[in-house]
Amino acid sequence: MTQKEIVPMDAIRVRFAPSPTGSLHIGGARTALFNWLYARKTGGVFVLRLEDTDTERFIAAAAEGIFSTLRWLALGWDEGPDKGGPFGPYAQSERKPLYTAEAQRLLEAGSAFRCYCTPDELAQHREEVRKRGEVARYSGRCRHLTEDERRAKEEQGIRPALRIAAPAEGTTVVTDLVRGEVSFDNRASFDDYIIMKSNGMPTYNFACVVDDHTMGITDVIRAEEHLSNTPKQIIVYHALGYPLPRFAHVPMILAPDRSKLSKRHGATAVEEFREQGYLPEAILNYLALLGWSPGDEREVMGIEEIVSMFSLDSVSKHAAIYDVKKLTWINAQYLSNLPIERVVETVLPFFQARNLVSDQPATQEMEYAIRVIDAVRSRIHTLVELADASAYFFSADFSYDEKGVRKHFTKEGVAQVLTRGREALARVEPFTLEETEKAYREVIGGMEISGGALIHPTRLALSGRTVGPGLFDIIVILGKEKCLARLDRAIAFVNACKA
RNA sequence: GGCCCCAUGGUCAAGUGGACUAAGACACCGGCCUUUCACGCCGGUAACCCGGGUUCGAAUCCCGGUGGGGUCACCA
Repeated sequence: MTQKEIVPMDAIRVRFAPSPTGSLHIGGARTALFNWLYARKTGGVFVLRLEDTDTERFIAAAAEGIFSTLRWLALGWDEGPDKGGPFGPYAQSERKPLYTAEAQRLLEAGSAFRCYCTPDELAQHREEVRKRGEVARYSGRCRHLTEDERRAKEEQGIRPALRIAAPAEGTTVVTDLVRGEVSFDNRASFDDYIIMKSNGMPTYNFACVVDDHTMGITDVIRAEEHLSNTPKQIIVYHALGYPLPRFAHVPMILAPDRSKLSKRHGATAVEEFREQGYLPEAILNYLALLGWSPGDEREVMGIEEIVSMFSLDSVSKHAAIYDVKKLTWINAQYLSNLPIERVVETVLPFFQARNLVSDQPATQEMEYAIRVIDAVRSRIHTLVELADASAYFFSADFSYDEKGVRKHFTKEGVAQVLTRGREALARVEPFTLEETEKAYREVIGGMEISGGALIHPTRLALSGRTVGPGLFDIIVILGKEKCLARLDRAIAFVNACKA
């Protein structure tokens, strides 16, 4: 390897730039993930920037919500609004002077002009043009205003917006890391669009360019919905004399009905998945597989493994429909294979919300919870299911499954069978898996009944359910005292039914 | 409607001119294991959008349709 080859190229800098108008949805999370993966893979820097130039749609709590969701996903950033960095501030609302100055440069160079049309006028114009079946584009009426005309407008108190003087012919080519070269017909693709609103705030296509350049962003990785914005932005790059970054437009994530993701599609916010008991590891793993593949048969992969395999040129070009079923399967894989401590840690809040475990559990209480979790975790898919399937270990306050009652508590002689089981368990010492099972097998043999004839009613008596971990696991975890009490209760229940 | 992108089973996907009688995963269906449900294991159903080219040969390259998606705001 020559000296030249080992000199690092300029560090990669990527950014995720959410708008604080709502919560982080899975599409945004996937974009953040790809940026993060690319930064980790290349040893680059991951920047978080807040695109909060829309004062109308701004939601005060949204930014903090997005930050905390990203943190929960463990997609940490190197520079951002909360922690600063050498290219701050990282919220667009705090960068107004920059946009104003750059817009001024454009104005002076004749690459931008003031527009005094009101939103109403523009909307009306669009309407008329569309009625005629023509393409609605800005008329250009303010592009060549004389000094006098402009002064007259100013005197009327009209605050102008700023428009870019865009080329009306030729083509603009976007070189994209995932799509190759995409060329746009300038005339048909955009017009003299607004770069500064009359309230002094920049619009997206302007602020984005100024920030990406001034923040030293080398690779703009974003969703495909921005592909058709890119030629417009390139116009600004050229007008301002900025060099172009590399662009990579990753495929969109669509709802199961093939439409763009929105609230009406059920859970789409990462927070909702969190509440439903999905692990961040599983969500990240699933999202990585949406639009990207390691190229072989691997599916369940830790984040480090994903980082090591990740590459933008193995990102697919077509949109992906997200499938909760597969996410759920991956989640189940993590729940049954992750170190038990990790599962315990994540499920604890779900247990506490159901008052299964106290807020400050003592060592003994935790040890019990761990045994329960370990017994249950391989047969559930989410933390919510895990908590539900564990409830009877913590509380005897449950009713019997109806079908189970019909099937196992109505048979002739059940009370007798349960009583014999109870007596056997009462005598077992030590109360271990082997000994309890041995005792039960003896009852089964002695009564000349099938194993199920004792086992099924006992399961129902102890848990209220017909499904769950192995019966003797349940018995041993619960302990002798609780088992006897629950069997007594069940025997009484069966007798009461008969009467 | 203009512009742009995309197109392998229901879904995610491998595939970059011959190894394709098209991998793997989820889901679904069967079987095994088991005291139950899961897990696990074994097996099955199911796809190259259509039409033209190019080529000895096309899922793969080209063109045209069709379909889906995105975008056309003083939203981002």
